Formats: sequence, structure tokens, C-alpha cells
Amino acid sequence: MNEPATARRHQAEQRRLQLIDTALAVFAEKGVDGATVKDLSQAAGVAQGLLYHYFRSKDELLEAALERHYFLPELRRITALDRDRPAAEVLLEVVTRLAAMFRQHHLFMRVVLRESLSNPLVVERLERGRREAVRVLGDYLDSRVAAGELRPHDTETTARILAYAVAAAHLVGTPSDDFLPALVDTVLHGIIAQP
Amino acid sequence: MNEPATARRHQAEQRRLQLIDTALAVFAEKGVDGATVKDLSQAAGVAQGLLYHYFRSKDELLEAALERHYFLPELRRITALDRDRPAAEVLLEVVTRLAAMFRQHHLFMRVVLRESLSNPLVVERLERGRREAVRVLGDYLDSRVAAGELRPHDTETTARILAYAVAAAHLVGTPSDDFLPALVDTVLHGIIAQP
Amino acid sequence: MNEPATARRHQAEQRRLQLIDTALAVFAEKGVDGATVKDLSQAAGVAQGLLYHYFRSKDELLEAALERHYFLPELRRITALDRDRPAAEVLLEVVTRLAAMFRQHHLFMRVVLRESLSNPLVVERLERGRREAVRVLGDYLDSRVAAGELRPHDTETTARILAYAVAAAHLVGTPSDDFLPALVDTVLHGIIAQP
Amino acid sequence: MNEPATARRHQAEQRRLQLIDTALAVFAEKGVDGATVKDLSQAAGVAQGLLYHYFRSKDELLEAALERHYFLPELRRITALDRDRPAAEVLLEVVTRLAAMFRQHHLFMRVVLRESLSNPLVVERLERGRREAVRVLGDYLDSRVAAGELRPHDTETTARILAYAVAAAHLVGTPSDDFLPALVDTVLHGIIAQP
DNA sequence: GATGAATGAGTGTTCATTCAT
DNA sequence: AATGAATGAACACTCATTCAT
Repeated sequence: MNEPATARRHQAEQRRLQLIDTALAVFAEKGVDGATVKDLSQAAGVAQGLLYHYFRSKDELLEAALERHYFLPELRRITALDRDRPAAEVLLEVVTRLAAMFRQHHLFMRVVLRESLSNPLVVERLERGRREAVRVLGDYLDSRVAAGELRPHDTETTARILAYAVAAAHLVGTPSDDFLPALVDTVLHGIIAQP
Repeated sequence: MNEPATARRHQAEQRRLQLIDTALAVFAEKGVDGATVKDLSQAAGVAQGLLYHYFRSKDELLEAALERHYFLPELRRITALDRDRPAAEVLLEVVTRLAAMFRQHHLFMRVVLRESLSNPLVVERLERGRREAVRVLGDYLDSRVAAGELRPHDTETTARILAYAVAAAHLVGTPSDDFLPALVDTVLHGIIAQP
Repeated sequence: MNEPATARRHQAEQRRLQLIDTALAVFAEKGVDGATVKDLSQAAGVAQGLLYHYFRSKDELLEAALERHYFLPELRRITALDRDRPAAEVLLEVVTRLAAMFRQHHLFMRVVLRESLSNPLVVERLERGRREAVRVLGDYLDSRVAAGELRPHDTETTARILAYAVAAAHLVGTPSDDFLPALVDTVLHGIIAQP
Repeated sequence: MNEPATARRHQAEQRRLQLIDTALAVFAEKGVDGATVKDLSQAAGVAQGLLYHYFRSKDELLEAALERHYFLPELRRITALDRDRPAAEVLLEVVTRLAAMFRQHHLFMRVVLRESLSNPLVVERLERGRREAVRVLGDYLDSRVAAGELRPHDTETTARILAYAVAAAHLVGTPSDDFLPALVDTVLHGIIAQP
């Protein structure tokens, strides 16, 4: 007997997601402050007031958007590395996947980066992702050092070099196809001429 | 008879610079949109109207601040590298100087990064600095390849790795003392265990 | 076959009364303007839309509440005085009953007083009650003058003094037990020392 | 050298007072909640924004209006009674002055009474005035009892009867010329026929 | 009968900018 | 040069009311 109610609830949930998704796009385009509630509602094709039926404030809408598109779990999957496979094989794979992830969530990334200097909510989320990525990558490198494939060295710095390079390349523009292999090659073999 | 006029002009110039410098600080703290004209004038200890005596608009004040603190010339000095000195010596020097420069101009950097996704004026400036740094660094690396110190490789990518790493490390927080040497060491010698 | 219809109608009437009563309480607490339709529906535990099934508008709900709780008939019963009983006996009785009536209908009174300066509907209702009370009380006093118990005087003013005192005392806070007897005593005997 | 600045400051002060006075009138007419900022600014013939140059919020404007028109000092002057003059002379004088004061500050009174059930700021102010009036009047009556002019009785109640009657009469409409003398006469001599 | 999604006009407030002094 | 009063177009948000289900 509550099937109609279920249908309604489903429709409401769809509307909620639609509002979140269009909001993310608008936030990415104009910035959070730059995006007016009018912008947001027009982009979704609804009246301004409806936003406040679903979210208490513009800020709560932002929060919901960040929540929905947060990719930490995905990042974990990407960096769940098989410690027995050689770095020469694995590192290119992981930076490629990272780059793909950035491409896919580029709206989210734009918003996060833009707000990361002002919005404390965002700062924390960004920082958590960064730490997670660097830590997992560093652990993997340590295990490859232990396996004798890599020489003993400051693995955390290596992890950072890789992560920063992929992230920065993505921000500056889509990195060319050559960039990622060259990055991994440089980090693995260095640039000093072999004697 | 024009000495007082000169004095006046001098005083006006001082006031102009004061307005610019306090504005940069306020922009860095609150963001360009977040900083109201009232904030700016109060920080400088003057009336709101005075800002419009020196600058046509809030945006022009931003422009003037970016102009005044733009560090491209300084970047050029830093990257004016002696092509005959070995990379093993030079690279640590240059990343250290880059890091110092970021530290020194951190207010400017905060403003530029925050606005880089929205303000086209800023985008262009940032991009020019980036390209300049990467190009000069790349050229230097090429010359060291030619000199036989470095193996033939994708020098632009190396230049990017270095620049991105220094910039990103600075953004995330002040890099530790170990980071820069480790960065250079990794890039020079790679991380693969020697056979 | 119309018994269920009767039951339904009965239930509907109950719901109507419930909405009215909770509305009166909310109006008293927050004021008519201050009470939102959401407040009203939440207080009644129903959806907003339902209010519009029973009442055409928020204002009509207010009207219904004023209608339902209007105490003019009760006021008439209270002031239906036996003209042959002495004032010394009757007056304390009537002010006591008046005070009790104010206490009992204090939600209604709060709403009425709050709106009496803006809502013409309310103004009229309040004024009618006031006039009725003063007139009936005045008539009674006249009859006691005719009976020789009271001296000839401006009985309307006396009626007002009594009514205003009880009403104002109630508004300022619940009057102490002493107030009403002292009020009647003062009005009856005055405060001038007897020669 | 600051004369022009003084003139400007003076003009600003005049504007401030004008805004307060027109606001009081609008608040009295439409109620505080019912008066929009647009109403207030239009009544003063200025742009909406200007209100916020002088007052932080609509509420602060209300506060300023209440402050400016608060008549407690005037009430004190009115009730600074000569304790040696007979009550038969003094009481009519004081209720007449009270009535005149109510007439003069009727805008203020309307606002205060309307908000007294919701705005705590207003409640406190009203209560203070009421207590002050009742206390001073009661003290005076006590001294007349001591002087033997008045019989020993509950003087606070008498004070309340007088104050409530004048206030209520004013609220209900302007009291007729007869009301005040009749009020004082009744309170002084009572209404019981002399034996 | 009952729900709550949806509307849109209107609210108090902010703010870059102008201008008379 | 310097002030700050004044403007008016936004802005985020509220709310009585409507309507499809």
C-alpha cells in the first residue's frame, strides 16, 4: 500500500542527486562563492526555493556534493598494490590509474582545489586523500626495497614526487601520453649517465 | 618651486604601494571575492573612497598587486644557470632557491593559486611563470646531456618533475629540510638497485 | 449505510478542532506572523498541505481559532448579575470570575492582544467584548444607585476601572490573591480618611 | 580646520535621527515584523542600503528608536510629587500628566505594546516603566496616609488602579475629558452611598 | 483524507561603486 | 588628498500557497 509513497520517495531521491550533480558542475565552473543560488537552480531547471527543500543552505549542498563525489575509496582501490610485483611494472600502472581518476573526477577536483585555501571542510578532505596516497605508495616502495628490487632510499619522497607530478600535470592541463612513462622512467633510473 | 610637488608625488606613490601591499595580504587571507572593499580600506587605515582615488576598481587593485609582486624576473635570475657546472651540483642549488622564492612570495602565491581557476588574468601569469621555469630548466638539462654528464632522456619531464615537486611541497606545507636533497638525489640516480 | 460516512465526518471534525487548538497555541507563542505554516503543521503532526484541506489560508485558520475560543457568551454569563444583590457582595464575585476567565483563556487573550493593533478582525472582537462588559457592569451599578446602595456617580467610569484593572493585572502577570479584594474595597469605599 | 568635518558629522547625526523617527512611525503603523526594510527606507526617502550604514540591522534600528523615545525620565519628572500637597489636588494632576504623556508618545507606546509579548528587549523596558510608576505613586500615597489625609489601605493597589486605568483608557482610544476626574473622584471617595 | 514536492514573490542584508564635501 | 554618506543591484534564504499523487 506504500508503493506509491516509495515511488515518490524514489523520485525525490533522484531529484536530490540531480541537484547535487548540477551543483558540482556549477561550483566547478564559477567557484562556490561565485555560483549564486539562482545559477544553481537554473542549471537544475527548478525554482530557487526547491534547493532549500532538499538542503538547508548552499553550504550544505556543497557538502553533499563533496560527500557524493569523494573518491577516497576509489583511491584506495587504485593504490591497493600487489607488493610482490616489480616496481618497474607496477608504478606505471598506478600513475596511469591515478591520472585516469583525476580525469574522471575533474569537476570535483576543481572545486576542491579552489576551496582548499578557504573552506576548512575541503582542506581536511584534500589532506586526507593526499596523505593516504603518499602513505600507501610509500609502503609499497618500502616492500620493494626489502625485496631487493629498489635501493634503500627516502621512499616517502619518491611517493610524493609521483603523486605531485600526476596531480600538478593534471591541473596544468591534460598531461600528454609521454609524460607518465617518462615520469616513471626518470624516477626509476635517474638521469645520470651510466659510467 | 616644484620640490613640494615632488614631495607630494612621492607621498602619493608611497600611499599607493601601501594600499597594494595591504591589499595583497587581505586577498591572501580572505580570497579576492571574500575581501570586501571595506576590509581592504580598514586594513590600510583609510576611508573606502580613497581606494577609488588610486585604483579604478577592486579588480584594478588586484592587478596592481599582482604586477608589483610578480616574480618572473627573480625566477629568471634563479634559473640563469651556468651550463658548464655539473647538474649534481647545480640542481640542488636551483630547487633550494626556488623553494626560498616560494617561501618569500607566499602571499602572492596564495592569491594566484586561489584565483588561478577563475581569473583569466591570473591564469596567464601563472602559466607564463610555469613555462619559463620549465623551459629554462629543460634547456640547462639538455646542455648537460650534450656535455655527457646526463644520459639522453625526456628533459622537459625532468624539469616538470622538479618544478612540480617544489611547488606542490610548498603548497601542502613547508617542505622538510630533507625533501629537496632527496628529490634531487632521486631524480639524478633513480631508485632502481644497481646490479 | 451512512454510518461510516458519519464516522468519517466525525473524524474530520475532530481533526479540524485539533488543528484549530494547536494553531491557537502556536499563534500565542510565536505571534500570527511569526508562526509559519510549517510550525502549525508540525505542531499538529500533519503535513503542510493538510491545513489547506481544512482551511483556505493561514488567516482563515486564525479566524476559526478566534471563533472557536471566543468567550463573549461566557462573559455574558459572568456578568448576568442579580440586580437586587448588594454591590458590596457582587463586585468581588464578578471581578473574581473575570480574572478566572482571563486565566482560562490566556492563549486566546495573548493572540487577541498581540494582533489587536494590526488585525481589524481582531480589533472588532476585542472591542465588542470590552463594550459588553462595561455596559452590563455599568447597568448593574446604575440599578444599585437606584436602590440607594451606591451614591449617584459616573457608573461607566467605575465599570471601566474594574474591567481595566482586572485585564491589565492579568496581562502584567497573574495578580496576587490580595489584589482583587483590595481593588473592590478601594472602589467601594475610596481612600480618603473619614472625618 | 575640522569645521567642515563637524558640519558633516552634524548632518549625519540629523540623518540618523530622521531614520529613527520615521522608523518609529512605520513600526507603529505596521508592526516591527510587518514593516519591511523597504517600507522603512521609502518612508525616509533613502535607499535601503543606507539604513545599514547607520544601523547594523533592522533590530538595531528598533533598539535605537526605543532608546531615543524612551520616556522613563519624563515619567520620573511627572511622578516627582510634592508629598506635602493633598492627594485630592495632586492625583488629578498626575493622571492628567500621565495621560498627556501617553498621548505624546503614542507611537512609541503602540510599538512597545505590540512587541511586548514577543520582544524581550521591549518587555523589560515596559516592565521597568510600569514598576517605576507604581512604586513612586505608591510611595506618595503612603506619605499621604502618614499625613492623615488618606486612610490606611493597600496603596500599591491604588497606584495600580490609577496607572492601569490611564494606560488602558489610552489604548482603547483617547479617553473623554470626564474620565480622569471621574477616575480620581471614585478612587478618593468610593461609590458607596454615605449613611 | 493526506502527503510533501514544487513554486515564486518577497525578506533582510551585503557590497562595489559614486559623489558631495 | 581624503572622507564617508549614499546608492542600487545583487545575494542567500523564507514562506504561504498549489498541485500531482
